[in-house]
Amino acid sequence: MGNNVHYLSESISWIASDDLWIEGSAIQQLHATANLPGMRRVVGMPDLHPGRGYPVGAAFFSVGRLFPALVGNDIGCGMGLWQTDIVRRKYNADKAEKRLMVLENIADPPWLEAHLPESLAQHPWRGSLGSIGGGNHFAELQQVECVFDEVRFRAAGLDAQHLLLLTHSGSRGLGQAILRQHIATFSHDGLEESSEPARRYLAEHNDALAFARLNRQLIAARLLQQLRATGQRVLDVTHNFVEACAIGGEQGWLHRKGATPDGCGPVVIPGSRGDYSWLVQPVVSETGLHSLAHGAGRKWMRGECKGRMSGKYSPAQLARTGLGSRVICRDRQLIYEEAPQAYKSVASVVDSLFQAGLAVPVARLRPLLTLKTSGGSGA
DNA sequence: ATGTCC
Repeated sequence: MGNNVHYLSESISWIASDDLWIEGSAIQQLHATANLPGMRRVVGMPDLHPGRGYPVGAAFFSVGRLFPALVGNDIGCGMGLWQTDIVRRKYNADKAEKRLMVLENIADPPWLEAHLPESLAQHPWRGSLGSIGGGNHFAELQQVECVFDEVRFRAAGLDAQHLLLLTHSGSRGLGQAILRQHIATFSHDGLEESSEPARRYLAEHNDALAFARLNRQLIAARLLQQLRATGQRVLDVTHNFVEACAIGGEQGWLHRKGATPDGCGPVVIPGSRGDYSWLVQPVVSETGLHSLAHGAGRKWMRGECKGRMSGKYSPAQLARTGLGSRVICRDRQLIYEEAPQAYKSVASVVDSLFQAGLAVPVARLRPLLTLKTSGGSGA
């Protein structure tokens, strides 16, 4: 224990093995968040990277105040995993690619009407339910590459003979609207915990968590229907949210921004779209503020990706990965920003967690076909 | 990240 955990001070730490590179500016942002009023501890995950003012891939524990800006705009973003009935040996990549290629970006209104619960039928943001969105969001068919812990694997409801579907998305425009409105009134100062504005933010935040979870469910439903398949959800874990929590004997607020909770059973830590995803069992621990990494973490800033790669790779080349998987992404900018080269090796991230004693491996999942945005401007 | 800044 304590191995791979680096302390900048008593309140600032990050988790990384010796061979895992973490950008200095992300550590600086971690340092800045530690100075927020009431902040007790901040921990960077192995996928820590710079964000807009605050780092991504980190957990923050404060007492007396909570900070909506630390959760960010995509309130409720997370990972959902489905066990499908697609038989691994019968999977036809060409056929699956053809079917997902023609899937619209946004759900068909009549389809939505038939699939939405009554309570959301008139929701102002209902139109984005069932849509993946942009950035690092995706839906991906995977096959089980190897199982390290057969007991936990089966207990999770998983079976290696059928494909899995992983969805990564959030609350779309809803979360952004909630944060924008909050910042317009309260700036970045945070909220006194028992105040009326805090109560209101938490209510809106909780709605966004449910909205995002339903979004992942409807994304999976649309894809499975398009693939003539069915599936069972085996897990759904949020990595952008704030919750009441006791740390070090003190009651306070635990914010997670790109940090996966350790108390929700097994979780998926996805690599880039050309890398494996890992199913891991978290080890409950205050060392990492009850959190794990949520992905591989960016290596390159979005803005520099196209310049670094467009001379070497065409969009068509990036639609095929080193692991032999396929990527559907008709947004020419996004396909460079989300190329595997722009991300760290997921092995270095999960190894950092394993060596720190914060998680144990359950299974490694191989990507087959990733759907990102279908884009607006055509092929 | 985003019914996105025209």
